[in-house]
Amino acid sequence: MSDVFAALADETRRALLDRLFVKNGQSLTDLHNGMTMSRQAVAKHLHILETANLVSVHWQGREKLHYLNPVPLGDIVHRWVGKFEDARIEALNDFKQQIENASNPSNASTPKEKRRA
Amino acid sequence: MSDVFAALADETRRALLDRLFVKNGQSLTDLHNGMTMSRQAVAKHLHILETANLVSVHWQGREKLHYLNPVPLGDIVHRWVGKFEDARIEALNDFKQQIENASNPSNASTPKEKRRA
DNA sequence: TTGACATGCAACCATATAGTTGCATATAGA
DNA sequence: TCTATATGCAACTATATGGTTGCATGTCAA
Repeated sequence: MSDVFAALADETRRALLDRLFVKNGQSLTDLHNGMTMSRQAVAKHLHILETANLVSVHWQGREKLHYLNPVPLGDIVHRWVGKFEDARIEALNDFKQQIENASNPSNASTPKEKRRA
Repeated sequence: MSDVFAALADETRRALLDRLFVKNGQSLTDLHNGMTMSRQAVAKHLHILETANLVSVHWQGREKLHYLNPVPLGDIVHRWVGKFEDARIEALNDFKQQIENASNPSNASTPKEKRRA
């Protein structure tokens, strides 16, 4: 379900989605074209995207065409992020308040040593 | 920048964000409380969330309080996903069309052998 | 000042992940 | 039918990642 985030965590996979965004319905060879890594590596990434339901495939003869699956990208991500999003403005206020409340006597924001990094 | 997705990829980290959503401004000890893993493990996860700018911290004496940082969660994720989102309905139509176009003569959706998995 | 509490740093371990290479299989076309 | 093309499967490797433990440091409160 929510390995959507794991699928999106990789730069190569995001790049693949980008390429499909530009031109939908590409084969593995198409998508591999121009990439530095091996065809197999690309295939693995595509499998991960497929498993995460971000990409749908359709065989056409010996070619496996890849399509952006627009549903889960919006649904899952938005559903999860939206929850936080809802409280966004509110949180911004709370945030400011709490920081200010927390800063009582002296300097409460920087510890003595070692804890600055 | 976009290691936000990597940060969100881990279940434990999403759980930590959930806990901060319920009660903002918790210390490491607070957040570790009830978890099965070690305090250090939790601390590492919090560092990752901090680095990804999903959580802001504020020292108060010997306690390091953690706050949901509402900005990047909305911004980065939405910005990236939104791009695909914009073309969502359109893509749904394209998707259907392309699938149908692709299905020309016989059955173009299932290869002979071995390629079903 | 002294002990308890809250956190950080560092070394270490096991497994997951991203990548490679080699070979097998299926389709298209001459 | 034979060859080139498109993909899949499997074994293997290196590094990233999530987790542990031990110890050091800083702060609070008696």
